[in-house]
Amino acid sequence: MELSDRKKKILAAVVEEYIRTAEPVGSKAIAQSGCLHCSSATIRNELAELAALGFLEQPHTSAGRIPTPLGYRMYVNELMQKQKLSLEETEEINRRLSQKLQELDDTLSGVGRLASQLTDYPALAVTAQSAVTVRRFDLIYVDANTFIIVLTLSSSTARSKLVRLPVSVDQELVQRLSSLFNASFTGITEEVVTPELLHDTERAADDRLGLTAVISSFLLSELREANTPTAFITGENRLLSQPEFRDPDKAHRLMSYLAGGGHILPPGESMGAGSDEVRVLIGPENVAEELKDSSVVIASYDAGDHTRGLIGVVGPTRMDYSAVAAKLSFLAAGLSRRLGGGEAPPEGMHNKLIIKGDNGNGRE
Amino acid sequence: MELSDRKKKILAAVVEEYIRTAEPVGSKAIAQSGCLHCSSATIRNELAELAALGFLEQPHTSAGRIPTPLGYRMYVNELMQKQKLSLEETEEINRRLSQKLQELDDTLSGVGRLASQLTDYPALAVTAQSAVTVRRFDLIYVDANTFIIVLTLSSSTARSKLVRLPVSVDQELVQRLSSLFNASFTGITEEVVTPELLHDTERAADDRLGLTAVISSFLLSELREANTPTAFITGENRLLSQPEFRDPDKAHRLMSYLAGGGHILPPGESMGAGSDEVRVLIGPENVAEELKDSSVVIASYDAGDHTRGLIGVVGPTRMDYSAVAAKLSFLAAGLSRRLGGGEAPPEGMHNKLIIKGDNGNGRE
DNA sequence: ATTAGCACTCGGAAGTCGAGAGTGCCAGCA
DNA sequence: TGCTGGCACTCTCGACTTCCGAGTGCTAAT
Repeated sequence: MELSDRKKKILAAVVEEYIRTAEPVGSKAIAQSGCLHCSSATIRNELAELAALGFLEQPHTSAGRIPTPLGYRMYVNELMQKQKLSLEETEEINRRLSQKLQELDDTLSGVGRLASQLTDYPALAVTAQSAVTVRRFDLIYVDANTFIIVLTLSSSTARSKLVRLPVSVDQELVQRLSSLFNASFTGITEEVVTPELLHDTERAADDRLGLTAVISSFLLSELREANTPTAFITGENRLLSQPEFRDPDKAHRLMSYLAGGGHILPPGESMGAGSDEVRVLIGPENVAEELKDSSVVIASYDAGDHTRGLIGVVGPTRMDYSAVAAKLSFLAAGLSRRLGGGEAPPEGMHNKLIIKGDNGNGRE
Repeated sequence: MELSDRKKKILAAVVEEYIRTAEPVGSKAIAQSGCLHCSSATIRNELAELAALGFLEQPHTSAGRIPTPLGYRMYVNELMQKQKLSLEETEEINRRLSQKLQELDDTLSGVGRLASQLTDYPALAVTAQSAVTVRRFDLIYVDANTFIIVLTLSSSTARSKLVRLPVSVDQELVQRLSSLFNASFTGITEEVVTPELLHDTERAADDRLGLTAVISSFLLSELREANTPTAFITGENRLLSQPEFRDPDKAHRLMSYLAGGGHILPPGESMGAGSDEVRVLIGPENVAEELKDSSVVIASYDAGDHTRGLIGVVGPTRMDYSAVAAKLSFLAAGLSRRLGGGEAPPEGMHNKLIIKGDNGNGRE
């Protein structure tokens, strides 16, 4: 079923006006807005039909119309004109992206924060890695009581930990453990690390100090962490400036859900390859009960080494889809460019190339 | 000026009742609560006097009394009986603390999250490190295009980064750079790293690939990060369940302030040595305008190597000071025990001893 | 010094009312 | 046939009023 041209225009007008004002939109307002050349009565008839078709609804008789989720969907799919970011905006984003990646190096949470600032909605950032393995294993001997574990993961991330011991070790032991772990634990996924393997290693190391336990516990936890999709939420407070969340209970419910690491993505969906595609989930399209009257916009980016990351924002269904989609898409593209693959550096700067796991502290 | 014994009891009763119910407390309620053996009229007289002394106030004539900040202060200083945590509670905290430190190893944000969960208030965690220097510098050659930088900081933290290059390097160059940086950059604070020093190093390295720039930029940013007090806020959403933040604007103001990295501590105060002392800042005692009608409870802990960390919660002035103080104090003590100094392991487990900088991702 | 009693105050809930925005529908017009 | 102006109707929202009750302050009695 295809809508008439005028209906489309009217629907778009309603959606945009409602996004702007958060108030039900009346026929008169549309008529006056000018782009349509007909009277309010005509608009009223059209509105009634659009309502009958399920694109609009009235909070009560004799109030203006507001879009239904279906209406938003139609808007997002067909009516919305892709917003182009202004030159200043793109430059601003690029600048801050470079800064974020360069200075703090906390990709995940930092980028989430950036997305939240740009869109003025709460943002979430997720890594969706899988089957990360240890690629390389190093122990650095510091002094008799101290050594450093350096783990190089297949996701091109280095993780390190300084270990201080209550007992003395000699350089030779550290060396031996290092090659032992390199031999046994590289290239295998988390599931393969069985207690038996650990036990064997411990015996092979002839380790009377319990060092293997320390090392393998670090190894395991890092492996587990790298394989677990972790999500950051930032800018929850921005929810409160949305009129639909003036009800503290409602806001609280959603924020708690988000803070609890709510699962956003539809199950099974893992954001296929479609590089910088932006997905929009409107109201009831969300799986989580808590999100049924909110919307989520998600973009995916190439984090390098066959890993894709997710970045998105959460807001009321009355969301500025056009602007948000544009910004997220640009952000994701920028991230892909900076993180993705081992290709040529984007701007000739070496340190733009650096790939590293995040350590998400710091503030904005 | 000393209050009569009965006044103290009445004041304590008002504070505790108000903390419990968030409603103004009337004379009758106190009389009925039993512990005092006198009539409501007597209580009324006493209440009037307490109000005259500035410990209580009435929202309006003919409503019950609520404590003023001064009243809370009196309660915290003299009346509040130090709450002992139950055995279950201490065990619960210990268990989760171990788990946090062991598995995720994200001390800062993880502990903040724990504090927030325990107290049901938003929590903040701050490191207040100073004059961190690089203690040791390692480069690990991985392959022709890849090497790892490992920085050992004086705060007994190892930081690492995997660098991938668009050009080839040989093992010898990496080796040379490593010893060069070890010679020039260890033991010095951030301020001493001048552009000249960097330039000299670059020249000395005979580096035509720009590697020194990559390395020194990482070095600088890590040094800067380690020396900058960073704060995490977690559990902001819990603010919304407090009746005093039912007004979304008020909640929004405070949450934005917190999210913006609001400075909590009174200026000049850097939490002296007093190990596990808990500080309470009530309403107007806070320096920040945004906190003037909220309260903050902070505990400090020994993070090892002459570094102290801070952990605290934020809430309405009507805060359960007793419980919060007890929990934070216990938490701080536990942290000190686990992180502090290089002393004997708390429970004979090696991996409890491990000291490492946080990488604050993960969820609860 | 404490208590019982009483008049008084004031905020908040519930109820009332009018204004205004917006609709649906009808009749006239191109 | 489709558009438009007009008109009666509906329903929400804010302002205003009323009323109830909790809690006080004061006074007189114990």
